[in-house]
Amino acid sequence: MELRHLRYFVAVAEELNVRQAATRLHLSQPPLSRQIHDLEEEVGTKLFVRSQSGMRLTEAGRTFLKEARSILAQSQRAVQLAQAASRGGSRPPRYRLRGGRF
Amino acid sequence: MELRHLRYFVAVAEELNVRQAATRLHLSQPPLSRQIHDLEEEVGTKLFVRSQSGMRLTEAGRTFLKEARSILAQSQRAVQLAQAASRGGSRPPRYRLRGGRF
DNA sequence: AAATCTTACGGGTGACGTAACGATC
DNA sequence: GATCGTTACGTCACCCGTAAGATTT
Repeated sequence: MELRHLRYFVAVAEELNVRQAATRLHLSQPPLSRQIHDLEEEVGTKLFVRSQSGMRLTEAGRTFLKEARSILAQSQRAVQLAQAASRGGSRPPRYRLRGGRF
Repeated sequence: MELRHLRYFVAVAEELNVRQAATRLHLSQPPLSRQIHDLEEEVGTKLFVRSQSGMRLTEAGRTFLKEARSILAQSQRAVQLAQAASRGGSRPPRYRLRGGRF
């Protein structure tokens, strides 16, 4: 499982329509459909109920959606925090160092 | 950025030695070294200080390590929760439905 | 037939392994 | 020279796009 699977999954879960999700991801339907299928295999359960006029989330899908969003958000945060750490020197900013010259 | 990068990064951060990390990941050194480099590019900062006798984490690296571990743990949890949701029917277990026949 | 998701099939990017290199002790 | 990490280069997997299929309204 890779973050790509989570990004794709969230898009489909939000659109409830593979074609629209694919468009939003600048992707074509078949690869997206495939990746969702692969994800379901790896997770070990169906995340969607396929039906005409789109897809519906299963209970497992709803649970997984919350987690996936959280993971993606944390991934972005991880990058930002690392950048901040590299710039700010370190640790949550303290407004002035005791005895600091500036 | 993909989970692969985080898995690789955590391994190197724990071993502080690319060769050992590569062995642990059943991988050879060069691709691992490359992926770490790619990750640093994507994050936008050096995560390690290269030196003889291994590598040392930068401040950004230490920050990123915490996040990476958390993300990987949450990924595993996401799968487990989805599986549980699919088995358990749904939702945090309620011991009996009010008025339910069972 | 129009819309949906899926399966089939080829092509290209990129992750990997082997080999060669550079640097430090 | 032994042991690090890195660069170079060829191979193979796999992700993607196009085309064709199955199903439902």
